[in-house]
Amino acid sequence: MSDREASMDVIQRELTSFARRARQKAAQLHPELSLVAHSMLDHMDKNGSCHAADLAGHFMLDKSTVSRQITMLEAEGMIVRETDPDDHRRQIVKPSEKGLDLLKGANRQRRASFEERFTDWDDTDVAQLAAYLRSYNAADVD
Amino acid sequence: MSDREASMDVIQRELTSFARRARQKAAQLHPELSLVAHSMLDHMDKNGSCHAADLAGHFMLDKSTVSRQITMLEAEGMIVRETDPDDHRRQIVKPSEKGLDLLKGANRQRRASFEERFTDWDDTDVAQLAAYLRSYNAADVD
DNA sequence: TGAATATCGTTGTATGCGACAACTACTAGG
DNA sequence: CCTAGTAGTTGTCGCATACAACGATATTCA
Repeated sequence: MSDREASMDVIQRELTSFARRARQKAAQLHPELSLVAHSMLDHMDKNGSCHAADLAGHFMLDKSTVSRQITMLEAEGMIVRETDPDDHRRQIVKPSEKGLDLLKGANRQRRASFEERFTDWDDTDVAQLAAYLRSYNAADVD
Repeated sequence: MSDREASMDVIQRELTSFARRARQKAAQLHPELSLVAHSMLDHMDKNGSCHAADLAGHFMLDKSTVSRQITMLEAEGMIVRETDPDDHRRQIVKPSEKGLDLLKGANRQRRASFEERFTDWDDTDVAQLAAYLRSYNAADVD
């Protein structure tokens, strides 16, 4: 196996390892906002209001999954839903005040937890890793 | 938010994105060997024979989860289990011939799929990303 | 040595995420 | 209008996981 292949093995293994732990951590960090729910709320926040279909497309999830997630988010008062006046089939979803607050708090905790494991890294390395990951996922055409 | 914080945000988001897709991909790539099962088989292979508790520790999974996973793996003939002669509470698990064959095949496919998304990367970058991830997960003490 | 304690693995039960398919409500194009 | 197509909901299923209770075995120490 070439060095390059060995590196790719490591990447796969380590990414998988992360994947296995991410949900767990999110649950510990902010039990009231699951990893999925958090991602969706985050996306709504970053992209302004959007439709359920947008979320499904962006996260590559079935619309039924998204539907249930946003139903829960709404039940907990994290988001606001309204029918799109331009197309009554669609709805516009966006974070509520409460949702935004929770998101902010969760992001703060998340960042703190990240800060912990990046203490030994200098800014260049952090930026470089971010760039790599972005590039890696961008190649994720499916 | 500082650049460093922004980078950590990206890292979190991209890693999460990877997490969300990994299982799906593994299922597409080799339907007969789920992501979890594959990781476990891989670990057994890389570390020689081991106990269920080792797997639980390494993957940060509950022992019940591991127990069910290896029960399935055994039912499908991928692994062999025997009671540890030194401690009758434990069992020693290791890949069977069939398991090793499947693992090899799965690894080949996996590598091919990886190769695809790393085509534009030079060897240095691949190695650097691998190093970053290893370092990241190593800090993952929990 | 024998009782208390700890460890390894299994099993019962519950939860959460996700998929697929069937359905309703609405829209758009002949 | 009627026929397609699209957005979202709901029913049902499977999988991975956690936690708790348990049986069997090991270990420790009074």
